[in-house]
Amino acid sequence: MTNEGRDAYVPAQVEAKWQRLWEERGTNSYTREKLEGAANPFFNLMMFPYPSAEGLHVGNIYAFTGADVHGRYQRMRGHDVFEPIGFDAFGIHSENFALKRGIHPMDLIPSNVKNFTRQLRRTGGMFDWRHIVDTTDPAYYKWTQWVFLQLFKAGLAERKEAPVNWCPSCKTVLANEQVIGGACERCGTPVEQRRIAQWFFTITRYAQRLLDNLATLDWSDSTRKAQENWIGRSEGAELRFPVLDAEGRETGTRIDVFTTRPDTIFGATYMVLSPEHPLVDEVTEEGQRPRVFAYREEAARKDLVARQKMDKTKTGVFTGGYCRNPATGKAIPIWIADYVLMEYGTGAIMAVPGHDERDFEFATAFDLPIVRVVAGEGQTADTPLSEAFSGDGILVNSGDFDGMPWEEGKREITEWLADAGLGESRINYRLHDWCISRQRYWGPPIPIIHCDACGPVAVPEEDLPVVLPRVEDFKPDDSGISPLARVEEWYRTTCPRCGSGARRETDVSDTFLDSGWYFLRYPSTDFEDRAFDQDMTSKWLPVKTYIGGNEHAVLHLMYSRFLTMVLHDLGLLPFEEPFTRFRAHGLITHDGAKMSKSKGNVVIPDPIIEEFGADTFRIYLMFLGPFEEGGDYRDEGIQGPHGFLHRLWDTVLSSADGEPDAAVERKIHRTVKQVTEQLPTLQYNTAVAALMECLNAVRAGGRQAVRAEVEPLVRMVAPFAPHVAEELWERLGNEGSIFHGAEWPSYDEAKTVDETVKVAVQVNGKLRGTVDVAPGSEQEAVVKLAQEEENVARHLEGLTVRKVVFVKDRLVNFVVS
RNA sequence: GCCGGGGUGGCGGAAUGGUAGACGCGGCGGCCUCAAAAGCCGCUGUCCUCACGGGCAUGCGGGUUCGACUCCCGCCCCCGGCACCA
Repeated sequence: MTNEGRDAYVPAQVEAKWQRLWEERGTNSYTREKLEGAANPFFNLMMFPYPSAEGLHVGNIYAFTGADVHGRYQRMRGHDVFEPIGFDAFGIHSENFALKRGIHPMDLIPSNVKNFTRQLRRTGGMFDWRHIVDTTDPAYYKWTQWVFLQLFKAGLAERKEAPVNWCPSCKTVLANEQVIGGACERCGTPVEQRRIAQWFFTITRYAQRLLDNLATLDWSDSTRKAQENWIGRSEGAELRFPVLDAEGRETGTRIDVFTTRPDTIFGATYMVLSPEHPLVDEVTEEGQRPRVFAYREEAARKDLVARQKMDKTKTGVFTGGYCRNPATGKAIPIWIADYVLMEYGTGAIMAVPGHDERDFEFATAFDLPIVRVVAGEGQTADTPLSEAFSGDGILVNSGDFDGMPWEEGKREITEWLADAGLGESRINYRLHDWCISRQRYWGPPIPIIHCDACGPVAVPEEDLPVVLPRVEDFKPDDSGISPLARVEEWYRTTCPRCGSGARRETDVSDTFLDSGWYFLRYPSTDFEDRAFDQDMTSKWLPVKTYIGGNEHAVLHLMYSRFLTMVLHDLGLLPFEEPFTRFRAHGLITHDGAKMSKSKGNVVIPDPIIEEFGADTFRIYLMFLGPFEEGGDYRDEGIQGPHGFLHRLWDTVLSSADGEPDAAVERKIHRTVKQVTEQLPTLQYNTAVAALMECLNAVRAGGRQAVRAEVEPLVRMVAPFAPHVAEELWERLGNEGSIFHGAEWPSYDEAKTVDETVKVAVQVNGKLRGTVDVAPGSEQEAVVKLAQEEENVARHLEGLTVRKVVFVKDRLVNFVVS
């Protein structure tokens, strides 16, 4: 095939042309009227990027392309697809980077955003640039502050003192997930613990609903499971142990413990308090004080994560105090140990060394009594314990409950103790309240005013936004106090309630709050006087498809669900789950390894797009592996999709009028069927392969294609390679954009079937030949043909056919002996 | 330790229990071209055989089945997440 008389495919030209035309014609953007009037709305959301200075990386583009292919496909099916994009630009990463560079974030972020925008446009996503969101724009964070106020007014924002991870080098509070092995994830400095008063959203009140609703969501299983585990519901009982004085009399104080095994209470031979437990002082006997306090101080020096991750060897100190086991009536010693966490349950446990691995280890180390209270099969009350036994069994050494299966004992013992006023059944969650305070500069100020007379008072909504002042020296210092606390002219204000002198809250809020509601803002960015418009919101939300990384499977998605639920309960949203369908994309590796700067294997997209074009790059990314699993980026691999588009270009431009070849036509119908089935389920790699196969069939033997053969191909390629599809569509004589209407091709089921099918012929399960038959041929005819096949006949010679297995259109298997 | 996802040619990866390796990369040979870019044709799991054909092959070991990459049981390894959660 020659190129004579036709211009060659030059991706840069084609792509520049169509990006310009989309822009001019407003192909991908909605006016407010169009948003309001959309007949068939489809909100196609992808996780918005964090605009770092390095620019978009391949991982971003991979995710966005996968989402964009989906959006474009839905559009070609006739949906009004709204595909917005934005920038999640507040937060510690930007701030630290700005500090390192010596550029103010208010200068740095806009230039990053500009660069991201350029790159995003270049990749050919159908983003609606009229509806972008930038979390650092006062016009946006005004409403982030408004969201905070709605929770505050609903009593869901609480100020409480809490231990936090403190990085003495970054001079900042770290989230647990930012602490790796006891050290700051960014600088490696060992992390300490501090106590600071902070704002929390009481997400734990929603734990059960967040858990229950999971069943109703069309989400990746792995994501749902991650959420379930994070919520961590466990059923058990809260039991009360009376504290005893030196003479063995009850002091009136009781220690609450949470346990999932109330059935083992007869085996509780000691009690352990977390070092931070408020009753430590009270129960500690005079002579033990120095040791107990020393231990407590040591524990406080460790960060929260180290506390949990530390060595398996148990440490602890006896307080000298005792409490009464309410089941046995016996006095048991009270210890403190750092393996008991203040954050979980009640911060105190009844230790049952016979049936809990950790307690067993502790009891062994400190020579505390170990009693068996559950006997498994073949065991008795006296079978010695060489390790904690947590299996199934019946209760022993448990007074009246002896002989009872442990599951039943759980209920019975809880009931018994409840009747005695010593406990009740309880459900506990691992989920913690959401700490939204950040003692940093680069975030939206929390809209609260502290008044000596009135306490914390909400900033009146008409005074929003509380603008983050431009402060040249925003570096955090050792005080642990927010940088805004140094800006007196900013924080000095008057109380909105009583008018006396007051101070602004100087903490800013967590970036997860910015991203916890951004999807609500997108359709309503045309409204300046409300966070989200009621009509617009009920028209476009909840989000139809949300695509993003599994690294946000827990926090971002959980917080978004929580905020949506709260806003629903406040009567502000008609739905309580924001994302109908969520799919997590996989991870892109490079030469078999995760990309990282230290390995030097990071793929920079710009030069690739420059050399091969965005269309080729998009197809390659979608082709290199299953979208939900990721794949390996190999530099040479891009040649395949590159050649594919060149061949498509040549084939389309050299196509002639005429009737399609029958066999080719069938191939096309089969391809339309396959691709139509696979695009909605994100099986992009196999869909692309099918398109390649189809083009190969159209071109087989160097034949000239006819237009009816290439046209469906151009349409099917469009979601993957939108620019070249537009160009070819135009050159085929069509007016306007290929994405303008419902241009997705349809197929005829009857034409997906070939004239003949190859049937495999096996002898004893081994392939010995194939025969061509008409589809749907019956057993008798096929078997006859099969027996005549030369090679098959040889393998059957002299043998008795005992059985014939026949699968229509697939195979014949002769079972012989 | 727990939860999730994986292990298939030189490589990325395909395969409703029914011809394992689609599609693509890379490699080898050839064509077109002054040349390059793009393109075209053929071969390419492995071993035996000049060939026809045959043996062996989907992490390892068993099992179910006429037939297993696919289902069941028991292991090993890799990736991601969580981790003293009482």
